[in-house]
Amino acid sequence: MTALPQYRGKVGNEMVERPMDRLNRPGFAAAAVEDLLTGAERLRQAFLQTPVRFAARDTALARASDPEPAVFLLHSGFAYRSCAMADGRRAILDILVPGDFTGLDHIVLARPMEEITAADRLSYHALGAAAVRALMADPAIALRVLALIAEARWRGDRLAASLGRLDAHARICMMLLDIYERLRRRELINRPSFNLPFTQEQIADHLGLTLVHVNRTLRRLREEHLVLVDRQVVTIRDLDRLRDLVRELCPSVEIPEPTVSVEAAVEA
Amino acid sequence: MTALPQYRGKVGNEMVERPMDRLNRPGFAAAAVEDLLTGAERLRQAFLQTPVRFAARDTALARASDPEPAVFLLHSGFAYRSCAMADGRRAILDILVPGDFTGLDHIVLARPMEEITAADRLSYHALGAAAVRALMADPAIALRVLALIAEARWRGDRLAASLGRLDAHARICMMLLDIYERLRRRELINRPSFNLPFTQEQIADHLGLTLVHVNRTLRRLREEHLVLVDRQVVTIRDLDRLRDLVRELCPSVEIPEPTVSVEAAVEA
DNA sequence: CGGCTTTTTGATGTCCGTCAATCAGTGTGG
DNA sequence: CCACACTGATTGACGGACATCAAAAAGCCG
Repeated sequence: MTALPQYRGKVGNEMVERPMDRLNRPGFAAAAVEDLLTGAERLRQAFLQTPVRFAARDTALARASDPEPAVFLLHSGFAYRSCAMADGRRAILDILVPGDFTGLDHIVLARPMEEITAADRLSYHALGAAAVRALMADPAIALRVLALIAEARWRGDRLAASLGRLDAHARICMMLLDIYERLRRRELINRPSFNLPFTQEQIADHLGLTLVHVNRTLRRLREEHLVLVDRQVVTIRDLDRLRDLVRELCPSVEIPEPTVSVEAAVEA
Repeated sequence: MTALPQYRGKVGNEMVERPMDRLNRPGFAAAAVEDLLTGAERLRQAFLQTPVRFAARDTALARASDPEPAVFLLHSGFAYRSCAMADGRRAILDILVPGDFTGLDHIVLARPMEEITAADRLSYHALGAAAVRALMADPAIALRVLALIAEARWRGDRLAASLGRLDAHARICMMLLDIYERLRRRELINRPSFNLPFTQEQIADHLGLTLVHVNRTLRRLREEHLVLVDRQVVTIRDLDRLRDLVRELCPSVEIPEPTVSVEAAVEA
């Protein structure tokens, strides 16, 4: 019964300084960073002013048929974005952790093709697509929204590359390390162990495998003393080796998504 | 020697009216549509004022190491977005056709992980990320940029679902129909045949297969009288059957991306 | 305890990758 | 004009990673 990680957006103002050096990369204008930070804060505030909503496990926040979809900010619990294939199979396109925004596409795309579902008991904030669109009149917020979507897209690209070019072992390693890093960056965990409220079938749907093969691969990871996945608790046994292994696969891991610095600054 | 499809952005103003009814879906405010349309036009104009650039086959428009990346609007020819895996393998994440914008992530993400490469002789417009960021001060343009990224992400999601849950035959069908529909919507072709300047190895890298298996599957498609891919010319023999086949796989095909209406209006 | 979901493990098959060779098209230079 | 090299397409033989089918075990909950 590990407590669910809960997200608390701390509103510091030291955040304006710190990321500057970290984001001091060629081609990234200081003005843009400042905009991103103020935009992040304003967007967050807008969501925090909405009432907290709750969803039980396996209930949908947004359906493919929803007339007026919303944008969500997860507060606690995990969710996932999925789309159903015609033959009843399912593809889980994105895993969402506390602190994530999702549904931003709805600002411009009507009738999303995907569903957003709670993986366990979830608390979140919701704001209608129209409201967020109105907020975007603020250029800082517009830039922040753009950064959030771009980051989500970056994750999607990584997933596609992973599905296309890696085997089951590598895919699972990437996924687990990825989630670990995201939780850690948001300071939702500080040990290499966390609760992952997904069944092996859901993991399979995410990684393009079958639950049987996921199970076998998890056993192998356990035998290698790399990662232990028991029930829905993930324990990374050898973080360094896991990092090396994943780094060898996808070069992009060495370069974390740039907006992360903003994330960390705003959320830490 | 099929002539390369060339993209001519016609600048009509009848476009403000027509899509309104088409986009008259629940939850899509008329104001947003109007913004999207004016934003689309302004963004296009900004790019059209830059000189046309050219790139030879297999040259990179943007590299993963680029200090100040740019945003591109393709004018003629195909390109692709790819990322290299550590073992030398490659994943082609997106196929770009004339009229596509790409590199919009660079507005907020420094150091993209991906490369953009010309698949054949290419002509295009380029605008620095900072310049586009400045353009985004215009809310209409900001909304349009958001729509473009959201659409690209939608394509990425489809690819991921396809890689994870479909076999080689289905993946190739989806890809070919997809490209066909995109070219047709932009009125770059009017017959079910087009030039596709990709080697079978590149197709394999896009669909997570090997060139050998792509070859075999293409032969099967030919034998089924579904699609004929000879050299780099694609000829769809039975469009209806192909559509049915793809529709059976991914339900989202029935709902084309909403911004397409805007595309069609602006570009047709 | 009985019904449920989830995990685990075995046996068997298949889609697809790997290795390898041939063939066709294209360009290059002697 | 014809070797020659080179890239891309094609095909066969073989093996492996993963799917499918099936069943049992283990948690979980009323």
